[in-house]
Amino acid sequence: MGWVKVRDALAGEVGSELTLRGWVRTRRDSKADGGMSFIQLHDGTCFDPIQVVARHDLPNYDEVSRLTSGCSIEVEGRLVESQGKGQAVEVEAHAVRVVGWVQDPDTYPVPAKRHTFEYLREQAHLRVRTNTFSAMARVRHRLAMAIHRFFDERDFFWVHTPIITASDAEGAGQMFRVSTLDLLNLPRTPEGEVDFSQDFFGRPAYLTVSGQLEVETYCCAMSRVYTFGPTFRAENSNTARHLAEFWMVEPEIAFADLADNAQLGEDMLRFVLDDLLTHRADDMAFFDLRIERGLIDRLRHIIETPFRRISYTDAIEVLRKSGKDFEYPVEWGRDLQTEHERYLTEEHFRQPVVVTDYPKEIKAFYMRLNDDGRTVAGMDVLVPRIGEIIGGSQREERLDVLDARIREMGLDPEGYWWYRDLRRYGTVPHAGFGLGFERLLLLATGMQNIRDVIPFPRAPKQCEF
RNA sequence: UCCCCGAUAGCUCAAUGGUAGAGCGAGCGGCUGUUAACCGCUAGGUUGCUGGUUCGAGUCCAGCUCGGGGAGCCA
Repeated sequence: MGWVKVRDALAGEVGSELTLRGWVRTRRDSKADGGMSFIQLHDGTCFDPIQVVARHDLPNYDEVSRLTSGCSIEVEGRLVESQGKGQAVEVEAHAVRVVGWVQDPDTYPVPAKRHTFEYLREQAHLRVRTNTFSAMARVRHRLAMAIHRFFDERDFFWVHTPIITASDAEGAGQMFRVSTLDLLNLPRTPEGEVDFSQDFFGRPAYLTVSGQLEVETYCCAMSRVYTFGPTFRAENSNTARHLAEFWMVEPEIAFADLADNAQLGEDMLRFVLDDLLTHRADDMAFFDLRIERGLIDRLRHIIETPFRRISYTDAIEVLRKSGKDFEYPVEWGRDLQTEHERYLTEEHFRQPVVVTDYPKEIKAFYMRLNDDGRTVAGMDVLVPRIGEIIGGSQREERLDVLDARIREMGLDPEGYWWYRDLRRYGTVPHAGFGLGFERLLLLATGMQNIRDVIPFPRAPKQCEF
């Protein structure tokens, strides 16, 4: 007899014999009919546990009556219509085998009771046994698969860009160093500097902060590509929206401009959120009920309403005319602050907003210079509550303009020789963006802290698991 | 990194500078086709760490560690 998943058992044929394996969520006893226990069993395959009815005449009923939250068991039984309320079907057990006991129920870290997310972060190895985190695991998987499906259906190729990079000036933040040198006995050059020629790669190396530069090379041959992998930032950020290790989705499209790019980002968000609501309705109902009331309606609104497009220059005007007393000044040339983004997307437009064409001084060197000479073809997609969820641009495809921009930023064009080669050999207009996957999960689930949407969060002073 | 708040039972929190408590969870019993069950009983504590003030510190002071909220950096 095969092992049936709880998800399939709940939808199974009444009268069928089956074997279930999983973990006890709760056990309740009744003295009716000589005594019986009701076991809520889950195996992670769906939100709802299945009810197992174990009667007193089971040979090991003394064991069954000692089962506690967290015990692992194997159940053989028959799927029957439930006599009680709360579930359509249940399993009448012929046999219950205890696979693993909980050694000390009194100190089991995640009994079936309310826990704070702060506490569960300290029990990251066990928190996935709770409703919220198992739902999160399924939603995270579904969204990741939806992203792959979205791109696959549109002839994008998934490119595995490197995790380790030697580019130390991608302009996207502080980097983690990768080295095999002995920190207690560093080799030195005659000048007293660290001699990286003796390091593993013969030069300084780091964990990637973005796969963009590498994926552009594939874009300029494969036309439509994307990366989806881990990304690392060594900033000392202590917020509910930042991680030191997070996952980023970075599509790159050839023969495309900023408008194509914005449309791609909008289409992708709409596709994956719709897919999620359709295929993980059970988990999303939970998030809607217990995490953020009205979540599903808000996601539907995002799916059904075209995103607003506004230039940075116009956005500045909106902010100036808002009458709001912002903590940070609103002035053309300054980057939008969190309070500005929130006003635009939560109060003024009340929907996702694509802000485009930023002053060149506040954006990266690779963004395409607009004809006005003072703005670049960059874009940020802002969403309520989260802020920036996507950042992207049309890339500068003109070699002379690119070189000038690199020098303006105080960087050395030689360090980008292979990136510049793309502009020397058959250059094309192209564009792309980066989507913070965990920020998408915040949006999709209503969770407040980004450390609760990734299995094992890495943040300053947080690397226990 | 900056500002604010916090750390007491397995968890969530009380406790005027003077005998450390409750709810939940756990264990035992009662009741019940149970399902946020309900009723009774029981166990459970080096009050984050180090030092200081005091006759006396969970409580006041200083430093440190860790956590939370906000901001910056950024996805």
